[in-house]
Amino acid sequence: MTDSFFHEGDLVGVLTAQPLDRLLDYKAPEGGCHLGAFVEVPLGPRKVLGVVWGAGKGDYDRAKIRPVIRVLDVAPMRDEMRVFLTRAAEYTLTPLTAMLRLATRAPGLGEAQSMRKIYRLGDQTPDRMTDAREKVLGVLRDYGGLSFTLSEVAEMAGVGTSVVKGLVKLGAVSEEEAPRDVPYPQLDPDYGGKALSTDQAAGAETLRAALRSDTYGTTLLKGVTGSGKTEVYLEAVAECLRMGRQALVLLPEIALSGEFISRVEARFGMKPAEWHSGVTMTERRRCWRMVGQGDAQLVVGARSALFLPYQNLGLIVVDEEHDTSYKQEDGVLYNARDMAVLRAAINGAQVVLASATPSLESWANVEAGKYQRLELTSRFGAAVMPKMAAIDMRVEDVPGGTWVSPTLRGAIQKRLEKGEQSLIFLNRRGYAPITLCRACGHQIGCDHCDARMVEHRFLKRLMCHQCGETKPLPTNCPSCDAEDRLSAVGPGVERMGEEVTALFPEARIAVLSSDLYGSARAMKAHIEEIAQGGTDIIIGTQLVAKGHNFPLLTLVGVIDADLGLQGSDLRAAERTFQLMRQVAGRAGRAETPGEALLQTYQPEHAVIRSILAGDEESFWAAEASERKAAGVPPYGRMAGIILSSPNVQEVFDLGAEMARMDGPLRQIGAQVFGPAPAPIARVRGRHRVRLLVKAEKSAPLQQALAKWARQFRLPNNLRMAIDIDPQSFY
DNA sequence: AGCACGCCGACT
DNA sequence: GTCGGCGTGCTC
Repeated sequence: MTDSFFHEGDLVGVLTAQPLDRLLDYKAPEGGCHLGAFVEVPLGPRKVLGVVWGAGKGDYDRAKIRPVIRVLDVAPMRDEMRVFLTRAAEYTLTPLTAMLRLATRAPGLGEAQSMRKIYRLGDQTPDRMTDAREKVLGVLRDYGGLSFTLSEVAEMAGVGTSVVKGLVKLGAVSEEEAPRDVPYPQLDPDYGGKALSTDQAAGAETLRAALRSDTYGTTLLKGVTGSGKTEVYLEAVAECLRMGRQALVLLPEIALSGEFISRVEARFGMKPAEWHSGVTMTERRRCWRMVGQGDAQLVVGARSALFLPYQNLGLIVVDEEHDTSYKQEDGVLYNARDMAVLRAAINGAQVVLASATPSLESWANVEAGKYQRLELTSRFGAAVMPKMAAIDMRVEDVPGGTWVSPTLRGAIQKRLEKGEQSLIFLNRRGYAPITLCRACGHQIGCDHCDARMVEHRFLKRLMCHQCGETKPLPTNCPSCDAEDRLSAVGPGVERMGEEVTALFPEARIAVLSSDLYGSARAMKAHIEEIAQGGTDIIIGTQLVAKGHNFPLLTLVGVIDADLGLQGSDLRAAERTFQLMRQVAGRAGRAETPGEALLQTYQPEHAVIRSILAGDEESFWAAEASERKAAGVPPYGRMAGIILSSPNVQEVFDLGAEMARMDGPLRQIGAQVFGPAPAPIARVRGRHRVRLLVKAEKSAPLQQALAKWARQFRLPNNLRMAIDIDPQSFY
């Protein structure tokens, strides 16, 4: 109950963001405090942030209990948020304190609100009027409701700041102190609504109706690239705004946020609040505070935006819901898509999961009747899905050290002649994945990880894609010291650039890879230029598959369609299917029909065949029945346990002990596999061992895992991470 | 997480 | 003899 109040001196239980996984008792401060209040408390010699989580337990030495220092000047945490953090902590087996840390990731929460001076129209009229003064007063009259800083007023009036100051002295302009963090401008749900296709209009109405129900519900919004999903879910956002509730749109990639914010501005007249790692500290603080006091109606952000203190959250949109970057892979291991559903269920809010290629999890939830399904079938305008075909590399004549087949080469040539764009897709950054010594066979690896160093010719260095470490390319083999015998083996996008330049010396060619740009801004500008037609042939990594528009593109050539199918990862098929469909969807967005060609050594592979057939339903159905038979997600539950330590012996010893003492898991019918070296057995000098736990869908997996893990004492320096619903497991 | 306490090696 | 390495333990 939000109205519960603690009087001065009452014992309160405070949750801090410190890694002490329990509540600490304090005495309520002078003036008392409410449940949920953000407070500053003494902890040892320090002062830390905390939240009043309930009454104190009173099981701690009374004499040692200290009082809360003060209640912070921010909106108290709502009941729903406490429930959300608690449930999320239970689900992910994360300490509650770590969840609170996610929810308080804003700078300067503890500080008093920083103030600034603002200027409004005063009540006096100056005795002597001048042109400059008239301009200032005119500006203030025109924007009566708003407040501006000194420099803003001066700039808008086109005068110096001294004029404004003079008017303040005369009382014609008033000067006030106001908090620096100001509300976000009102969004107008009826500002820029576009004409929707019949399909879109029907979809929008379904979502609006769901919003109006004022209850929890999840809708899978499926539509091929170019079908206008964004317009449809923006109508749901509009309805949410009309109802006076807050909305959140999650994007998988910050690089997409700029384009999206422009669309929001076009639709609602103003920019929304933005929350992701690229946002400045001051803006983050403002966002956190304004969301908390209901003065931000729409937040566009990365997964961590789920942990903002919404006052009245009515809608969460998860765009590109299948995207693997929604799964946090370091720190707290959570899947933002699942947490969005949890948060919405607690808040009585709606969720829209948007994707052209939904995850099997969401597909299964639709089948099970848990989610509603909404499908946009037609691509907007005249465009249709591209024609897809395989290029059988077993019969193509491809010289060693090159990767473009004659067939693909011919297709590109045709586009060049017609003045159309081609995209060559290879999901491999750098120049070459392997640097091999021709004298002794040594492959250059990372010193801190069990991974090969990838040559990046653009950077003139070798790079480890695990830890990011780079080193210069040596001239002599580090193993046998042979001189000039090192050679690049295998293709990366940079090397494709070389090959394509040799094949088509006249063409304008651009290589798109995240590491070729100093900043996200520079990359965005370049992508924009390319989309306008500044390039004939684009060579890119999966970066190009994610939502960028290339209207002039009519051909997509996939260099190695088999790449994602290697390894025994459970989701390999699903990922390859999604990636290939997404990449193919880049072609033929405008009026010209597109073509997608997949170079493959196994054209008869079931996944390749279903990609070509474009028969998603049968692909999903086949994939589902295979997973059902194997009892794996989404039809069974899994957890991954990663043990890591600089000491190899210790991780293997503990891993073996854990596998042996599996009583608590056997009690719920779960099985343990492993220990085995993790996919990358050593990262940043830490050895990693992995165990996998598999259980029935209905088994109480978390409780069993917690009980199991409690049995073991971790040696110093050994870390255990439990990953519920891991994305990848070998 | 920080920070203090404390028990062993190499220096003025 | 002390300075300081980081293992261990505590914080309401």
